[in-house]
Amino acid sequence: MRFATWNINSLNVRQERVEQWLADVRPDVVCFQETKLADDAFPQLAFEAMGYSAAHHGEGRWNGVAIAARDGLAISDVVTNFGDGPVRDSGPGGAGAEAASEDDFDPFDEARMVAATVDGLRIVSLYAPNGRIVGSPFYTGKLAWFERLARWIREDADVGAPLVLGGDLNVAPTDIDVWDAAAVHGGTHVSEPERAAFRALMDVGLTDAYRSQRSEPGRFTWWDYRAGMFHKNLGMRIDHLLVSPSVASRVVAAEIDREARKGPPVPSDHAPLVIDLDEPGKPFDPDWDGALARIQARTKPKK
DNA sequence: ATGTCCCAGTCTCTGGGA
Repeated sequence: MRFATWNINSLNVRQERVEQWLADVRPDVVCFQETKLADDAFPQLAFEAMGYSAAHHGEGRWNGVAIAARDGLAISDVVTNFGDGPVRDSGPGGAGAEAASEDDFDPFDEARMVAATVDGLRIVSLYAPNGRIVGSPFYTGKLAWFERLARWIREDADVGAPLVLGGDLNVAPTDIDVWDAAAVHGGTHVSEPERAAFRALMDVGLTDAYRSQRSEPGRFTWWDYRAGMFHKNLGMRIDHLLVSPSVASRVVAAEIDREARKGPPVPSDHAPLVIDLDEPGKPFDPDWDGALARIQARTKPKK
């Protein structure tokens, strides 16, 4: 079984690219972030045409998360925003457009979390707040969002059952997950409180699936659009697939599809992260396995 | 290191966010 997470930085702009990638890699379940769509604008029909159903949670201009599952894998029990109620609409007439001011920033008024059960597995798609500047209200809100996530896992999820969290967590867990620890020192994504918030997710029983398979430094999921950062492989590993023990023991491969960060056409600033689970007793599927081989062939380490 | 990209509104440019 194949899982992926991908911050696509606008589904409107990236639709064709997402379709091509899904056709090539054929993940069973994908978590998307930054769809930047309202729910009624989500292209359900386009996903159906690709052989996927989807649960989307969006507010309009910003954020937006989704879970897509291959046909045959039923999606049920959808929960949004940690079950704490609706978020504000950032579209015309919505209040979310003003949420950028420091005074009323509230990460729980934004579409950053959707969970669903897919074929007996609990899946969560997450888009953590950026934080902007260490010590700012946006940073404080980011830490509060992580506390809410950890509490939701403890109280409302079952770590004793199959559970997969995929998302842009906007945290690089250790110094080997950034291109230059000195260059990013003092910024968000690498501060000790943010890293402690990430480790707290390990403390509630989750495993960083990529790191469990791959130990090398310098493998990133995000590179700034500016200044040729991607070309120079100056990035961070901030997108993650976190899994409960019964899933962790079945992970057999993990890869970042760096090729998907290349243009043209204009790519997202994030690359997809993919993991494969062993499935005892299931017939070997050469096409499916070939897709992983293609990802690995085109994902040469750079630096 | 702030060089790009995306979105909505003020709408062929601007400002905010990442």
